[in-house]
Amino acid sequence: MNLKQFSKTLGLSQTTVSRALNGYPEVSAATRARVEQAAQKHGYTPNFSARNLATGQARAIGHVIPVSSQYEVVNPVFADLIAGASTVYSANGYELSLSIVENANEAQVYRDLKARGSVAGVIVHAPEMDDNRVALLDSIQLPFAVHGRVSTHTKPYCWVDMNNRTAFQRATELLLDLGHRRIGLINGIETKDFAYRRREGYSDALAARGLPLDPALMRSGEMTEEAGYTGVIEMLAQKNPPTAFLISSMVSAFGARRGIEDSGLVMGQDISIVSHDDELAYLQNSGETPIFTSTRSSVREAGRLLAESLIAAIKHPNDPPPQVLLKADLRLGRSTGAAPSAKP
Amino acid sequence: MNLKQFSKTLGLSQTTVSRALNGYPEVSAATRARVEQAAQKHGYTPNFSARNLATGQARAIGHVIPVSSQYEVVNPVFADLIAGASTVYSANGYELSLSIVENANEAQVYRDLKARGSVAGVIVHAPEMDDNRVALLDSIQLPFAVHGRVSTHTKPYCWVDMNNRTAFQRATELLLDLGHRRIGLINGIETKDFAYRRREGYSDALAARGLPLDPALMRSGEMTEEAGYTGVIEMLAQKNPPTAFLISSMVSAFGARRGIEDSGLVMGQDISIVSHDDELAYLQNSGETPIFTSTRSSVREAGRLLAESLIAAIKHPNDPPPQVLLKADLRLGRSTGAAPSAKP
DNA sequence: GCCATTAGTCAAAGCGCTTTGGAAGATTTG
DNA sequence: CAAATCTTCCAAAGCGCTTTGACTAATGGC
Repeated sequence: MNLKQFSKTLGLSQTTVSRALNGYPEVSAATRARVEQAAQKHGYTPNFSARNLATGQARAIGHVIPVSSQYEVVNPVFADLIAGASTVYSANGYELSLSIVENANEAQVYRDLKARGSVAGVIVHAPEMDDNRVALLDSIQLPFAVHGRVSTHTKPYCWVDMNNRTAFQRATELLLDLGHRRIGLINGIETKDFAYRRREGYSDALAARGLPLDPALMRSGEMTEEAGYTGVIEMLAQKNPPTAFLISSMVSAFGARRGIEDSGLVMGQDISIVSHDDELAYLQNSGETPIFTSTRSSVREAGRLLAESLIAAIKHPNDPPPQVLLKADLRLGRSTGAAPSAKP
Repeated sequence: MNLKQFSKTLGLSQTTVSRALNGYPEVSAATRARVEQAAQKHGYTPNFSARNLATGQARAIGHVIPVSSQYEVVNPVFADLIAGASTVYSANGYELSLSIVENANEAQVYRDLKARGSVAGVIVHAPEMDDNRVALLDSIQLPFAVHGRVSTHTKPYCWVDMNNRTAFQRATELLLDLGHRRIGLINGIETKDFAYRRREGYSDALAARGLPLDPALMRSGEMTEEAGYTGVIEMLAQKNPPTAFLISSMVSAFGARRGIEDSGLVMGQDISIVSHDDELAYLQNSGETPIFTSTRSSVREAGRLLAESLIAAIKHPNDPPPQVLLKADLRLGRSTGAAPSAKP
């Protein structure tokens, strides 16, 4: 069923039907109702390719997910982020086009998306500190929204981020207040902007108390369960081991917990942990008292906001780009306690 | 840059350029090389919407991911599956269109995708035992490939699945051989085909040894970390607790491990665990000796095979539909040992 | 040397939609 | 009551591509 046939059924012209369906004012309320009902009944839906071609703009948003060839890990937060964004897209009649791309080829993918006209805009995932994608997208005039920020980019652009730095600063302060003096950091890949900011928060908090930054207490890498485990095992094996850990992801936090237990220690007693919690649905850190003390910020919510921001930016290209800063909660759980040496 | 301009640059007609780029034989090798080079140089890429409209077929595959409104969990295996499929799509010039949909609306989404012509085919995720989507897709003639099977569907259709039943049967037998007599099953939602089959494998193995099926030892639900934890805690609190668990997902297995430790027991000694392992990149069950004894089957590989199968089915609609059965490995790790009672 | 064949190229139609520029009918206005 | 203004609808152009059918030039067979 195409427009031609469908409008013939109704005894109307294609123009009128198209306008009725797309909410143009030049059509009477009665006609519109009739058209909409008939569309429902006959299951008429405009062909997307034809519409995109005619309007010159695809009703689709691209998510370009980078995968480092080195790690081959698809970060599990993407799934939740996309789930959040997806609800907004379908509410606004957009489709979601996903590309999983090796870091190296990313620039080309953006260019292709633009040239093929298959998306109206893109979400930029996991930006680097000095990400050149933002500049690229600006120059090829493909609307975008960044999940996170790019510290080195000065011109205003659309982003949704959490307060990574402040959240980790507060988390570190909490551990310091509990008497911990040697705090291990198990962080994401620190060329990524979020991880860089988190480390800044951590080191700022230490510096504010006059404590030195010890490279032996800092790990950076893909946030797997294994990374949390080995990070803990290795640091605890040092001569002057940490009494607490700050961890960038719940997945790794579960690994850290395993490491602590394998070391014959008790979490929240011998060793404290504060983790960041993206509120992934299958890795809930809940219960009356959560397992982990955590900085909390829903990545699904971030997805929703990103989608809304990008759609707004597409609709109103001349408005200043939307920017949203989410504030992570610091929630106490069972994984933190006074430092052993500070106890009576 | 569109085809008209581009072909003018070359002094050729649109026809010839189009044919050169799409590998038609009616064009000389010299001309083809010249066209391809120029396309590269000028960054010409055909507009997807126009191409799709002209061919009447979108170069895109739809992934429709169901989210139960009850649980709101996006299963983390989707991310890895899609990562696998994605490589095949880009190699074949397909885009990937993702829809996350509440179970209830799924049928409508398929109809819409067909009507809008925005995909050439779809991947069906997480099929139910008596899934009616397969029949629907057959009837609206939208090519598809199912990740898993639909036990109640008799006509041949395209699928990629692992041997859920046999794998879980073997896993149960292993535990039985180790002397375990009471084995808890922490399974996915058992209206889903994969979970149903796994339970069949479990109960078959018990029945073969003349052991009864105890409903008190069986849990079914979304495979979260929490589900593994509570499953273990609750079952261990029973008067006649199990000495081993069979678990449908690594995520839950990590939760189960936490439950065992919180109960003051030692995994692999007091309590054995066999888990299914989808080989998710961030939840590696590796090391010289893996943490968990597991049935192993890469979901990323399944994604690759699904994509290939679907593309084949689209290209050759009259061939018998591809069907692939993956055999899960049974890998010994540190989580299994002889049943306590069986020890000297 | 002439006709049949093949290789290489082209002009134009058509995919299904949106949108421009009018036109016809209904309504108001002076 | 004719002119002006809405309101409501329409015919046709155009979006950028693929593909059909035709045409020209080169090749081969006799």
